[in-house]
Amino acid sequence: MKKREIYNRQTGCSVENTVQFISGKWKSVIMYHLLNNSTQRFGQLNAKIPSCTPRMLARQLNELEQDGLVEKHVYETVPMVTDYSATTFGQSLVPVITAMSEWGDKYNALAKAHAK
Amino acid sequence: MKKREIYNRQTGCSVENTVQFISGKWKSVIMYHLLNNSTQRFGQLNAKIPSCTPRMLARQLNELEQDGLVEKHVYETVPMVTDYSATTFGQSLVPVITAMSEWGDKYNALAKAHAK
DNA sequence: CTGAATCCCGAACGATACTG
DNA sequence: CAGTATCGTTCGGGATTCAG
Repeated sequence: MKKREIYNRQTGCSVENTVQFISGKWKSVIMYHLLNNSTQRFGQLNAKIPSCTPRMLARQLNELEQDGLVEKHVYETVPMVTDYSATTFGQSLVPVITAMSEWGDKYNALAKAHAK
Repeated sequence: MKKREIYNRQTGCSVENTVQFISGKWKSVIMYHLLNNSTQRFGQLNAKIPSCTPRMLARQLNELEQDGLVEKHVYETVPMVTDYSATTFGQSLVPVITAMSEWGDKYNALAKAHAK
């Protein structure tokens, strides 16, 4: 998988830089699961993100890999096994993903309280 | 501006919940500027996000308002003046936006170091 | 099991021009 | 100043099928 050049994407806005790497409907969710579980197989990720189709999972994983956030290890066994894990660069996103997760939790609590 | 129902969007995934609110190419950037400068006029925001067209800025602001993250105050003077500010709900995003901003800063430093 | 290939659609985005 | 109207384009994402 050819890597994208990731060092020429400054936008002059720090937030906008970050958006470029984690935009996409599933990227931050994928990173969340990878950062919380070290190594994950394709099927494991798929099971944890059921509303993401295998096609989309593969595509977003490819982009994350091209951006240097994720590493892929293929074992040419039968049946094939593939491991995904966050790179060091990817792990630097921990504060971002954590903040997003915590906000989503608070939102859940809010919504629940509002429902009853 | 009619509000969207924001309390029925739980997805079972905390990160995914958050993504729903700040997805969109400019929303997190807009929130960044609103959270750092309290009240901002349309033109001020536009000046700070030059690569966002007025049309897109208006649309994303509308969505943020419908989602309860942003408040809009219109002064029917001539010429017209409009103030935007983050609601309390919107301010709860501070940790998320801050984390994104800090990551973007680090990325900038990395990219700069890589360039030379 | 993993994930590429093809096809398709709607949403998101952008440029330009225009208005109260 | 603060947007809207219109139009066109691009891109993300889904369904299905197929392959190593």
